Amino acid sequence: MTQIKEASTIQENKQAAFKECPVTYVMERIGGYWKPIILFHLLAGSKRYSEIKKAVPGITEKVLIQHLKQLEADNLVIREARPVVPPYVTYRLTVSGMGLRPVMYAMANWAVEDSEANGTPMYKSLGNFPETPKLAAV
Amino acid sequence: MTQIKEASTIQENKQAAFKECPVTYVMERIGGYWKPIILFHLLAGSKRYSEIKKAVPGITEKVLIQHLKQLEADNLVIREARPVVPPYVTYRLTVSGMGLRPVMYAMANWAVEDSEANGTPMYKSLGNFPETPKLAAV
DNA sequence: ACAAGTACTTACCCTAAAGTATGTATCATC
DNA sequence: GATGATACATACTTTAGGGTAAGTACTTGT
Repeated sequence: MTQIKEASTIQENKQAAFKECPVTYVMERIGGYWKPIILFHLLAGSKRYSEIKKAVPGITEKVLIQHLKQLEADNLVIREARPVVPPYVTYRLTVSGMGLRPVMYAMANWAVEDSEANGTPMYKSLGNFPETPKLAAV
Repeated sequence: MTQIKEASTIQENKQAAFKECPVTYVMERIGGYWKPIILFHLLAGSKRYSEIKKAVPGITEKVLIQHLKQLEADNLVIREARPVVPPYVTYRLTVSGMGLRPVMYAMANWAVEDSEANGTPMYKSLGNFPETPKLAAV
């Protein structure tokens, strides 16, 4: 176990929260701005690096690979590289990553409803939502 | 919400993504580490400031009120203050905030399953998942 | 010969977010 | 009259994340 200094009560508390709050668990793995967006675009299936880059406008290459590597290290995506030139690298979700589909779907769903409720509907439907979502009982 | 400079093309792209990707929409409102955790703890119903502070260990007071104010400004929580001494302030979810319940639930669900799949089960069940409080019309 | 495409890498900078610490108003009680 | 509780506020510092720009390796196309 990691040793913790007496003075750092916050880190201790964070540890406790991590063990008790499932949402904290999630945030530790897909927290931040970009990761959910990247994962969302991978729901449709494996994509080349360049495809992801196009699908996620606004992200810089540095930040993109940075997160892709992190997601790979966290066992959420799998990187597959064909030893060809020019490089052909694809990324796809692991089983664990696939498990996030309901999360993404719930998010997308809320975005539609909430933007409508705000009087500024931005997304007509979820017709273009990647593939069949398994609806978990809520 | 956010002010945008002309010259930055990435910001333009971010705008485009905002209009096309529902997950981006969500991230703009509850992105970051703390907000989902705070919202999760408010699912159970209205809580006093001090209660939230206890429920979300690891967060500093500064960051907590900062996010609470932001969430209030984004119409996700409602602040109610009784003019008494000592102060009695409660926070509760708006209808919009309540709409995030499926998102939270999906997250919590994934945390349980994923931690089990990892061989390090951290949360036995979702028995303690915040029940639906009386739905207040807002 | 040289540009173009692919999937990165590296170096440097800058800002926004978060952490630390202390202060404030009001009243109750000890 | 000092202390504690509550719900913040404010100043200051640090850190992590993100942005800009340029480079790399290797081959195909012109």
